[in-house]
Amino acid sequence: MKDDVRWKVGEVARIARVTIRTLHHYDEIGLLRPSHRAKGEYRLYGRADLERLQQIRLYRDLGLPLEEIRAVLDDPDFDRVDALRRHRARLEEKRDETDRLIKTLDRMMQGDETMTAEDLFDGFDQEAMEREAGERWGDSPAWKTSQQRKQRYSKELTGAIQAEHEQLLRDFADCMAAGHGPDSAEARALAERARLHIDRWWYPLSKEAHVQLAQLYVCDPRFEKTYETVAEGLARYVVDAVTANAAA
Amino acid sequence: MKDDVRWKVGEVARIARVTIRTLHHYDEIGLLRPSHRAKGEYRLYGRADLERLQQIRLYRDLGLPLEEIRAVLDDPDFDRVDALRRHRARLEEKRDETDRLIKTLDRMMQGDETMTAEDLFDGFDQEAMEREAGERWGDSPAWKTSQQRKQRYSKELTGAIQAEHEQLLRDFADCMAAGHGPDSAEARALAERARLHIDRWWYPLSKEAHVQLAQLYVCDPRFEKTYETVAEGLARYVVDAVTANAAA
DNA sequence: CTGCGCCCTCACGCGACGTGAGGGTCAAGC
DNA sequence: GCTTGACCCTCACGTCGCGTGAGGGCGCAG
Repeated sequence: MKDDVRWKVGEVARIARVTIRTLHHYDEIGLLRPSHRAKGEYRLYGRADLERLQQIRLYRDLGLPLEEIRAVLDDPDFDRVDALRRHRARLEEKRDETDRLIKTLDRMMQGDETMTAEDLFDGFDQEAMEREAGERWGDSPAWKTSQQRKQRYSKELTGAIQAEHEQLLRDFADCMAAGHGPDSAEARALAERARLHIDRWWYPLSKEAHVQLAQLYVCDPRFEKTYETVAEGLARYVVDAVTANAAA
Repeated sequence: MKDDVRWKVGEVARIARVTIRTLHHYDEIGLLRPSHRAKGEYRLYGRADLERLQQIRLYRDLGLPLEEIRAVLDDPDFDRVDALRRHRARLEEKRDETDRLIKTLDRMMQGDETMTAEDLFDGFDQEAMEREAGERWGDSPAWKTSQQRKQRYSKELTGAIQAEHEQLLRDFADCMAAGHGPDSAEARALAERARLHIDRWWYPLSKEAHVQLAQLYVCDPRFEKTYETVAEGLARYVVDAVTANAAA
């Protein structure tokens, strides 16, 4: 396909299964600017525009706000192939969640009386993607607890807690580098250490909640960046270890 | 589990993975009213409330607006098991879509240069669920065309078109009752007849667009009702026939 | 009684578009 | 050139579904 093919807004809307208004909006906010304009100010999109739109849709489907999507895509460090790889991983998780949800519905249809309240919602994901633990959980008991505890800690203790957390990350990286799988006893022990760390210093954290928290690491690219700076693939590794620990 | 267990709003939020604010909102709009109130006006939810919330989440995840969800759930004809069955079918479709999207990403990551613009978005679903063909497509060329054509038809002709459409539905039902699978030549021929019917009398309709239109039948319970009135399972059957026809 | 976790109502505000008004552009046909 | 139909533009009000914070009450343990 030739690189100089251009599509008008209606064609793009149809191809990408979005509305024309959406494309107008994305242009307005600078998220997706058409690379060309025809006479009469018609928007004309090129191949690269479509590929950017694909990335936008992927992130948006994950629940990221548009402004954040823009920040991510405009980041000089943005690696398109890496992003696709991470999206792929997340899609596989969503597929697994769908499987679980199907099983939940099957049990409902069979009139399974043993289902607990939690069973009713097995397979449903957390409502909106948690963007920043602090920012997003601002009104949650967990955050309030952690803030209140934090206020009681001296600077020295806070520093020690931070150091302990960083040590945990390095231990995870070492464990990964040593070739232990995320579901190995070693990795799971580290995941449990991580959970207890949070539980002790910040707020009560069940294994289940730990899984949900850990999933931040692959949902929000900037959040994940913290982990990937320590070691490549660490975020994914930690999530898997935490998940394995919760399943044990 | 005992039927008299009650949950406070925070517990429900955690179990169902929604926010407390969401539950407040649903109470306000009459979508999900807690069955009890404690002293101090604390909301207390029972088991039936949780099951209704499950249904709400299922429909909401499909993209139905809340007001419509309420209309559906409050409909005297609402059949919970039937709804679960339809949800299950839709979830399987979503899983298949996810598979296709994963394949799309795989091709991207391999640097497949033969991908067309349409290939880039294979597996992405239509943005928002089409609610009513007329209502939802109000600003689309297809609807405008159909409205303009309609204005040119006499009452008699409109009646004849309507009769032709109803005959089509009956033919579909007969075909299904005769045991022909939705991908049989018979069913596919009917799907093509349906497409041409719309194409001739209302607006141009490609096979692909026909698939998307047909998916309305399983997404919107009230829309689907029209088909199910003719024969049980007809909506699903027609969607499958249309899909098979488009794939041929 | 105090402190902490959780709950209430009230209400402003936001993100992501939906919708319609009013008008222009493009291409085919007469 | 004119007409028609499909498609495009900008502008802007409005909607939906909550997010967020203010200000205050409730339940329980110490």
